[in-house]
Amino acid sequence: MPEPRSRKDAARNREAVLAAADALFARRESPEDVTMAEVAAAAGVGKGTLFRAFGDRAGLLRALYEARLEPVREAVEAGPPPLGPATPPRERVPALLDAVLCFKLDNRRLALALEEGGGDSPYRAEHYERWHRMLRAVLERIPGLADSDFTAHALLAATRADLVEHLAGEERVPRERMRAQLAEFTARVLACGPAER
Amino acid sequence: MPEPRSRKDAARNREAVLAAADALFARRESPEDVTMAEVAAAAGVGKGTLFRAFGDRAGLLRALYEARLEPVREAVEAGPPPLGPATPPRERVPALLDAVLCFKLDNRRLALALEEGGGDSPYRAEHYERWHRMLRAVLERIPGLADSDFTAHALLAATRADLVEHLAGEERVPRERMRAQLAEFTARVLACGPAER
DNA sequence: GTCAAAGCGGACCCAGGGTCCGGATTCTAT
DNA sequence: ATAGAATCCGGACCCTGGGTCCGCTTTGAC
Repeated sequence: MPEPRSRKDAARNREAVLAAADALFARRESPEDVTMAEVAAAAGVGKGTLFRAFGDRAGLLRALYEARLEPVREAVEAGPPPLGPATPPRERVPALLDAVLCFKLDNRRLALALEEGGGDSPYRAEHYERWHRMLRAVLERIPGLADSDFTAHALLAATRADLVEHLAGEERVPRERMRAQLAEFTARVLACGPAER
Repeated sequence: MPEPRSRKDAARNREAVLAAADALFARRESPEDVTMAEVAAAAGVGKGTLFRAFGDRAGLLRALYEARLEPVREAVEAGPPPLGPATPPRERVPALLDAVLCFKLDNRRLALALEEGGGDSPYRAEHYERWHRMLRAVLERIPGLADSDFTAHALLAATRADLVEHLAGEERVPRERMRAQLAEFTARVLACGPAER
């Protein structure tokens, strides 16, 4: 019925572009110097096609990001513990943060490009909002923890793409160590009763 | 003496540029759309002059930032408690973070422009390194606190310019409330003995 | 007063994101 | 099968904005 399926070539080109962009971002040192023209060329496609399919640079990044994020999202929304919804809050919070960290470690360049590339802040991005709402909701169910809204922001800030990139790239912190550090930090934040001032 | 003092007009122009840029960044919604040509025009100066004085856009931002930061830096390095060096660590950490937060609240646009504007990560910036080294050193003197390096990064991440901007601008969180939230969060991180896992 | 060095400023260059339109491709109706 | 309309393709083109250049002016030392 009026399901306007896109044309075969359009779909094929879309995939080609995604693959090419993926490869380019992975290969290049800084996401800054992957140019749109380059992506188009690598995909064997004209710039017009590229921009029609994704709107603008940010759109392309978002599409790539969402595609990569899909499995994680699924695991969080309907998967088994410790990520899934059946997990008790105190275990789920560190699991969520660990998942975010691992995702950013596995997609360093891409996350970097998306988070700091766009002119407007990453905090308006739809995927950030999703993570934040989720984390906030879980934190809320932990008794004696005030300000779950701010706490969620602050915890997520510890997994910012450029921080991860700096630690992994510049300071050569190995993956497992970083995960342990984040886990320890998270544990501290969640520890004991109401913080005394 | 071979002290090559800069020419009178050069110095005057430098000041004019700083003042003009300051005003522009404060007035404009997003730092992105303050153009260098605009700054030059507002200062009544040619682009050539602007670029010779500051090197490039990042240089101008840095100069502005350092100028604004100077008093805070002084207070931290040689001032009275609770910011100065004579303060016991457990009090000084929250004081330092509060100072950073207040600074960013008072210079939202500027901090935003500097932190996310430049192509390279903010973590290479000299001023970030200074804050991090300082915070790290103070944290190290708190017993039972592992990973002061990562902890310093994570705590500073909670004061990132774009997060502050988002909370203050988008979510309309009042200044005092944000300070309280950060203080509470910090207290949690520093609370009680070694975190148990 | 003279002269070299430093400074000035706006015309100019260039990269890169985004647009456009003539021609090719695909889908649908007959 | 085929005509015709809708859609898509792609590279030439535009435009903004950071950064450079060079002939002219100002400064300050002798």
